[in-house]
Amino acid sequence: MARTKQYKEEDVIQKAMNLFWRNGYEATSVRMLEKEMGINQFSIYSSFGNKHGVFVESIKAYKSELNSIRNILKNSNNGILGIKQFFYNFLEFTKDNEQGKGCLVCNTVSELGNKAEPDLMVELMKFTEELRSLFVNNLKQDKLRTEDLVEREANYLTTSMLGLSLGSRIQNETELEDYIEMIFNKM
Amino acid sequence: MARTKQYKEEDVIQKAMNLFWRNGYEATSVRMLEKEMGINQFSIYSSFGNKHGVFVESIKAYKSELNSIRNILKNSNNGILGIKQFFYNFLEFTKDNEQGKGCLVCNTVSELGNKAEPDLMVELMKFTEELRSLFVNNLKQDKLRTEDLVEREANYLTTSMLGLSLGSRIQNETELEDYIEMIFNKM
DNA sequence: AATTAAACTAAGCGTTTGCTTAGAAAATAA
DNA sequence: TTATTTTCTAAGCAAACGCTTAGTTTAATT
Repeated sequence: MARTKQYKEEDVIQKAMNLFWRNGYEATSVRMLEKEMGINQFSIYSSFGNKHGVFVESIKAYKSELNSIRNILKNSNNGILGIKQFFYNFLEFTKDNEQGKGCLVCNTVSELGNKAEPDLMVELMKFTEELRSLFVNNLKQDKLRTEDLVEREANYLTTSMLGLSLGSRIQNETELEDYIEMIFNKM
Repeated sequence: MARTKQYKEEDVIQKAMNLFWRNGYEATSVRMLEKEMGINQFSIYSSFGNKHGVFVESIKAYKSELNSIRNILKNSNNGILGIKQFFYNFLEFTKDNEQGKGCLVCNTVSELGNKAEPDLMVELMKFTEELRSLFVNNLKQDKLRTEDLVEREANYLTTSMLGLSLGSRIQNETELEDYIEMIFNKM
C-alpha cells in the first residue's frame, strides 16, 4: 500500500562504485554521488544510511565484479601460470581509458590506512586474505614446492599485487609487462 | 626597519611534511597545519601562498630527507646488493610506530592520481625517474647484464618499490621480508 | 473513490573547508 | 623618541561538506 522504489539498489551501487573507484572516498562528495547514481540524497540516505554505508556496499560490489577474473584463477589448475594470467587479467580489468584505475581495495587502503572504520577494514582485509589463499592453492598445485616456500611466495605475490595496482595507475604498458614477466621469471 | 619572523620556513615545512605524510593531502586541513606548524594561518599563506604551496615544499623536504638513504645507494658499487640494501633502508626510513607510513610521493600519486596540479606532478615524476636511474646505475655495475636486461629490471624494481611502499603500511615484517628476499632472489 | 504508507523533491540545517583582512605588536632607521 | 615596515592575532568570509526534514507525489489496499 505504498509507493514503489524507482531504482534498484544494486544498479545505483554499481554507479557509486565506479565513482569511488575513479576519485577515492574523500574526494567523492554526496552531491557527486547524487548525480552519478541518479537518485536524490534522501534516497541515498534511506537506502544506505550514510556515505560510509554507500562505500561499504560499493566495496562489496567491487569484489563481486572482480569475481569474473577471480573465478578464472580459482578454477585454474596450472599452478603458477594461472596466477600469472590473473595478473594480466587484473591489468585488463582495471583499465579505464588508457590509464588504469588500480584496485579499489588497494586504493582505499592507501587513502584511509588504519583510520578506516572497523566494518570497512574487515571487508578490506578479507579481500586481501582471500586473494592470498587463492595464490596458496595454485602454488600448492606444484608438488615440488615445500609448504614453507609456498607461504613465502604467497607473501611475495600479495605484495606484488599492491605494486601492480599502483603501477597500473601511473606506468605504461611496457613497464607493467616487464614487471609481470620478471615476477614470474624463475618461479 | 620591520618586525622579524618568529619561525624558519624549513622548520615549519618539516612539521607540515610529517603531517601530510601521516594523513595525506585532502585529509590534512589548514587548521591542522596551523597547530602542527605552530604558526598562524596568516603566516602560512604569506610564506607559501596556499595549502598547495605548503604541500609542494613538503614534497621537496621529503626528497631531501630521503637523501640520507638515496646517497647510500648512489655511493654503493656492489650492484644489485646495494639496491637490496636500499629496499631494507627504505623500510626502516618509513617506519612510524610499528606500522609504516609508506613513501610520501607514492601515497600522493595514489591519492591524487593524474588530477594533481602540473607543478606538483613534475616533482612526483622527477622523484620516480631519479630513483629509477639510480637502479640503472647499480645494475650496470654488473658487466654481464645486457642493456636491454638492465632496462627491464629497472622497470621491475621501480614498480616493486610501489609495492613496498603500500605494503609497508599494511603488512607485517615477515611478509615484507619475504617480499624483498624474493625480489632479489630472482636477479 | 478513499485511505494509507512509503518514496520522492527541494530547501535548509550546522560544520568545516581554504582563504582573507582589519587592527595590534614588534623591530629597525631616522 | 618617532616613524616606518613587516609580522602577528583573531575574527570572519563564501563555498562546500554530510546529513535532515517538511511537504508532495505515487501506488497498492480497503
